[in-house]
Amino acid sequence: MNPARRIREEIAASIQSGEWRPGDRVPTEQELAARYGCARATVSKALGELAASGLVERRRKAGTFVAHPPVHSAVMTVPDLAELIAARGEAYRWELASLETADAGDDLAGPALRIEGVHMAAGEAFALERRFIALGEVPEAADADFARVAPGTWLLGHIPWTQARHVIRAVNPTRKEAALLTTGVGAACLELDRTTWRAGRVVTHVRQLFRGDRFDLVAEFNAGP
Amino acid sequence: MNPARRIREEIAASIQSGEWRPGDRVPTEQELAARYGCARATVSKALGELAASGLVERRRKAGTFVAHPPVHSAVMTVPDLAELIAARGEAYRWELASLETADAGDDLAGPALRIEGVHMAAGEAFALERRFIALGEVPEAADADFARVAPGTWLLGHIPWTQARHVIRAVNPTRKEAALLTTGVGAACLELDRTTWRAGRVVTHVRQLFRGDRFDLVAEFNAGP
DNA sequence: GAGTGGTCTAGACCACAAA
DNA sequence: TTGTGGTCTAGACCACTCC
Repeated sequence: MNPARRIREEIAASIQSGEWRPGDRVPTEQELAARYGCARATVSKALGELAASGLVERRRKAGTFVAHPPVHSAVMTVPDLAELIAARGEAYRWELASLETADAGDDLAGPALRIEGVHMAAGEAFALERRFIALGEVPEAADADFARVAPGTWLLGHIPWTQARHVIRAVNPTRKEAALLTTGVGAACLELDRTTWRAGRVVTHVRQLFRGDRFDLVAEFNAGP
Repeated sequence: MNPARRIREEIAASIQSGEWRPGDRVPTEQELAARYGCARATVSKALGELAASGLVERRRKAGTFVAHPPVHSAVMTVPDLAELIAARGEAYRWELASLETADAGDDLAGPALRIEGVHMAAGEAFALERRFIALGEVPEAADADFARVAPGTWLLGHIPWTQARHVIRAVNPTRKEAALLTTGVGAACLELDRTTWRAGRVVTHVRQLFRGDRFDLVAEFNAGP
C-alpha cells in the first residue's frame, strides 16, 4: 500500500471510529514522517487530502486538528427521468404539451423557449415538467425536436459543466395538475425547481412535479473520500 | 499566485466557460510544466486536485481529459432546526411529547430511546419529530434531559463524524399529525427521514414532518472546488 | 522568535494501458 | 514497447501565527 494512502486511511479510520474526536490534535508532519518512515512531503500530501475532504483542519504554527463535522450535509443525486424509469424496468415516454418562444423567461435574460410536457412511466403520468431554455446560451435548442426527446435528456448532451440550484418542496397540485397526474388536489406532490447557470448566466430553469406516492429523493453523506 | 493554484484555476476556468468540452484532452504534465515553467510535480499536484474535485479524469498512458459532468448532483444542507428558526428571527422551542425505552428500534440493534416531540417557531408548530437513539452507541443519551433540549441539538455535540442517509418525500399527514401541525389532512407535508451510522452501526434515526407551506430544502452544485 | 504548515524543485522509479 | 500518470525523496525556502 502507498505510504500516503496508508497514512490517510489510518487517520481517517481513527476519526471515523470516534477514537479521535473533533478538536483533537493530529500529530505533526514531522512526527508522522518519523513514525511511518517516509518523507515529510508524503505526509503533507496525505494530510492535505484529508483537509480537502473536510475531515481535518490545518493551521500554520498551530497544527492539524480533527474537524467538526458539518451540521447535516449530504449529496443528492437527481437522475435523468428517462434513465430512472428505464432502470425501474418501466417503459418511458415524453409527451410534449406545448412549446413556444417567450420574449423573456422567468429569471432569464433575453429570448427563451418555454416547454411543457409530461413524463410517462408504464403508460401513466409520472411527472409534469415546465421548462425555460435561454436561447442566448443554448441557441441549438431552437432546432431540437422536443416532441421526440425530453428537453432534460437533450440538454445533457449540450450544456457542459454548469452550476445548479435545486429547491425541493411539498405542494398541493392545482386542479389541472392533479388531473394530469391522475390524482387529487389533496394528494401531496413533490416539487423540484432547478435553475442552471453557466458563467453566471441562467441556462435553463425547470419545475418538475411528482406524485408524492411515486417518487422520493435520497441524499447521502459519507465522511472522507 | 502559486504556480499550482494558477494552473488549477486556469484549467478550471477553461472547462467552466465551455471552452474545453467534456472528453477534450488536457495537455500532458510535461507540456504544462514547460508552458508554466515549473516542475512536473507542481503540475501533477494541480491536475490531481482537479481530478479529486471531479472536473477532469486521468488515465495512465492515455492522458488527462475533461470529465463529463454528473447528471444532476448537488450538496444539500439540512440545518439544525433550532438554528434555522433562530436565524429567521423567530422564537424557537422544543416540546417533548413522549420518551420511552424501546427494546429495539426501527433498524437499530439493541435497546433504544424513542422520542417524540414538536419543534415550535414563534409559538406555532413547525415540525414534528420522531426519533430513535441507539443506547448501545450513545449511552450518555440515557442521562440527557430531552424535555429541555431537542435531541437533534443534543446529539450534535455527542456524535462525531458519522455517515448519514436522507430520504425526502411529499406526504399527507395523518389526522393526528395534521392537528398537531394546525393544518389539514389534505395539505402537503415534507417528510425527511435521516438515518445516521457510525462504523457501520446505526446511531440514530429520525423522521421529521414539515408543513409544506413553511419549509423547503435547497441543494446546490458548484463545479470544482 | 520559533514551530508549524505550504509550496516548490530536480530527479528517480514504478505501474499501467494503449498502440 | 512506450508514453503517460502516480508516487516518492531529500532538501530548501517561505508564510503565517501562536507564544
